[in-house]
Amino acid sequence: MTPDDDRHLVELVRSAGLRVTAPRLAVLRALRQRPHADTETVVRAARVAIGSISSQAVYNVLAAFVAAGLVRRIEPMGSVALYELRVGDNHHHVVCRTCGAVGDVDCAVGRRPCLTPSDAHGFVVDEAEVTYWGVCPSCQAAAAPAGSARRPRSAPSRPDDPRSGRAAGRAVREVER
Amino acid sequence: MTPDDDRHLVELVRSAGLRVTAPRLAVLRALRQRPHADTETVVRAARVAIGSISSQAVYNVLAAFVAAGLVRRIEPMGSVALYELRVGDNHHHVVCRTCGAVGDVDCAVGRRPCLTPSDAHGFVVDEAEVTYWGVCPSCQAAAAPAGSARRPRSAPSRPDDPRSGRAAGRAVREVER
DNA sequence: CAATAATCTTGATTGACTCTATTTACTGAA
DNA sequence: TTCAGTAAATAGAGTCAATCAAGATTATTG
Repeated sequence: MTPDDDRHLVELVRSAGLRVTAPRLAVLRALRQRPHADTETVVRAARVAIGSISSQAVYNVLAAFVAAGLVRRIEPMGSVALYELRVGDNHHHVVCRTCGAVGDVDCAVGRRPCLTPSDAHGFVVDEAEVTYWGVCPSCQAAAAPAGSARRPRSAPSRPDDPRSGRAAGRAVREVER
Repeated sequence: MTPDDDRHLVELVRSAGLRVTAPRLAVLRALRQRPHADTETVVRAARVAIGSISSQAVYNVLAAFVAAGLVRRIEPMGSVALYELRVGDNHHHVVCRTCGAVGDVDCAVGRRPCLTPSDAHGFVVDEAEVTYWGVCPSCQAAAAPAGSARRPRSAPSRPDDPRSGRAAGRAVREVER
């Protein structure tokens, strides 16, 4: 949020051939604070930052950024779309089955197209998207023998397993890098 | 659709501890014909097969099958949920950026958890889900120098790239194994 | 500073999916 | 074979992320 950062963000937007507006800068700042934010989260953060912005504008801005390659959109199943600033390195994600927490994972094998399918049916493959599913540290703690640790808001076992349908509007937690 | 097949499907449903009903068998048959079908496709196929079924019933049946492990649900970004009968081998998928065609890809490295993230942030990972993105053979042909091949219904370039938002209700094409 | 497009706002609309209540019918036991 | 008991199907309203459309603003460029 320092002038320096702003200058950098302004430059980023401009270099993508897009006009620099308050809503756009606010969206970028929101994504910098929350590396895997859904639209609603960005809307709230942007409103705190610049007072007022329509959620439609946020949808527009995010779509424009994604089209320009400034922002990457991911969609872990059972979750609404999430947006992240880290682009260009084709990294992957770990998602917690219990609470939905998302973390970044570096590409395992070298650079983009880090994997080659055994038989691609003649497809020309240009990207391998990997999502690791598991349980995050704090949910592991919560599931451990009672009385040993603080627990996140959801119960043990897997009431929300995304494999069984759409997630119940759960908040996206972040995992520190 | 032969009696033999039916017997097998009946057994499949029953072995999952579920009651055997016409809608359920119809859903299984639909999925056998269309290995990566969305709900609407299943509904249509089932209606052809048994005359009448509510789409709600199809949602219920699919959810029950997924919960029972008889069916796997996938959600390539930009697509609605797709369902497939092939379960238990943690195979992956190739998706065409142009037309949305989906194909199966065998797990590249050994069996389930075929990949290990470099740094999982303390997550206990139990599954690695991989989606390959590219262009299918027929869309490649369509994009080739004019006059050389038949083309699918969508134009060249990438009007529907899922990375730019929700897909415009496009039909899911199948890719032969 | 004016011209012109891009961007933002407002408000309606879509469409996949969910929820609840009620009816139907599969299954095991009498 | 008949009869609960209960899983499953139907009907219909409701949810919510995301999209569309039209008019009002505003960032750029000369």
